[in-house]
Amino acid sequence: MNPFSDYEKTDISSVVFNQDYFRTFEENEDHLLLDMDSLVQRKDEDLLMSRIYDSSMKKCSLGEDAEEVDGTGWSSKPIEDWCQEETINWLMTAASCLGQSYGSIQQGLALPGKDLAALGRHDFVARDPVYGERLYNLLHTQAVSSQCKSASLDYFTPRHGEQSHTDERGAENFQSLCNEDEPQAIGSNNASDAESDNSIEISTKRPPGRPRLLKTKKNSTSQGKLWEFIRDLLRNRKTCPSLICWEDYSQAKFRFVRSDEVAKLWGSRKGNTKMTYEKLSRAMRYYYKRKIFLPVLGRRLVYQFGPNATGWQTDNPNFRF
DNA sequence: TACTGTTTTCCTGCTT
DNA sequence: GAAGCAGGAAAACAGT
Repeated sequence: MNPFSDYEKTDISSVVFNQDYFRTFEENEDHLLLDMDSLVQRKDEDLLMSRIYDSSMKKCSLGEDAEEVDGTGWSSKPIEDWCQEETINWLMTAASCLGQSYGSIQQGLALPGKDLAALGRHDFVARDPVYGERLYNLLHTQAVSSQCKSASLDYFTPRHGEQSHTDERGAENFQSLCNEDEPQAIGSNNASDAESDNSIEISTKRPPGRPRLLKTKKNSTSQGKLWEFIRDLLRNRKTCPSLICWEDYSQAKFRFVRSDEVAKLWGSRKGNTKMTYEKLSRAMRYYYKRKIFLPVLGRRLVYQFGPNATGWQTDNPNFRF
């Protein structure tokens, strides 16, 4: 039964559900990362190059008190001298190099350079079981090979009177760094029992508004809208009813079972590790105006699809059979 | 480049 | 007191 049948007739068969999308979730349930970027077939090498260029050139800042850091500043100094933002810029570049979004990488590696350099291979893997090993290799190979590092940047940074895509060797060097599984040389600083604090603390009050992006620029592929994301969670047995469930399907009401996990999933999809249920719910409330969601008064964590939401219908709510 | 829509972030006040 | 809800304000980002 569609409580909004007066408004619309939705053809369920028209709803395409991407199983690959949720396979990633299944494989990383403890990780809770939905890496959409990894599911997008890269068109060609140029796309990868442009993504690396984007992230390398990007500036970022952490809060109003943080000094704005040049996106390539990390390339001209030893790892130990990197500030946290420069590490983040390096991570963005490394993520692009691995064909991933910055958000796919566990943010426990976003440390000041001296802390990062003190981490051993196992520390990297512990902080990011998925990409830690490769990031470690990439970092330390770069650390001992300034030639490769500069080659990569030379390639992506146009010089005066010169096209950026002229130094093919530089690109090859950088690509080979990205692809290699084993490091050619490892620094001597991998044995560390330093207790590094992997949390990013921003002690000063930030002004309202959205801070500058700390991730690679997204390509043109749409990531989908929040309400569609919620709808798809309800239509997938991997997430419904474990994370989100139908409260009253006949009235299109659903409930967040694990609101924080849903928020993390949404954040992962957007490459935003700081997403919380509070922020997600604010975005949900903005949909009230457009009648995509309707408020359910007196019920916590319960929302209702509105007349302008489409494609949420299912033959098997909560996958009972 | 300007504009618009969609988030994201922060906040205060209220309710459960 | 904690968690969640409601909504204003400001800002970033994406798409047109």
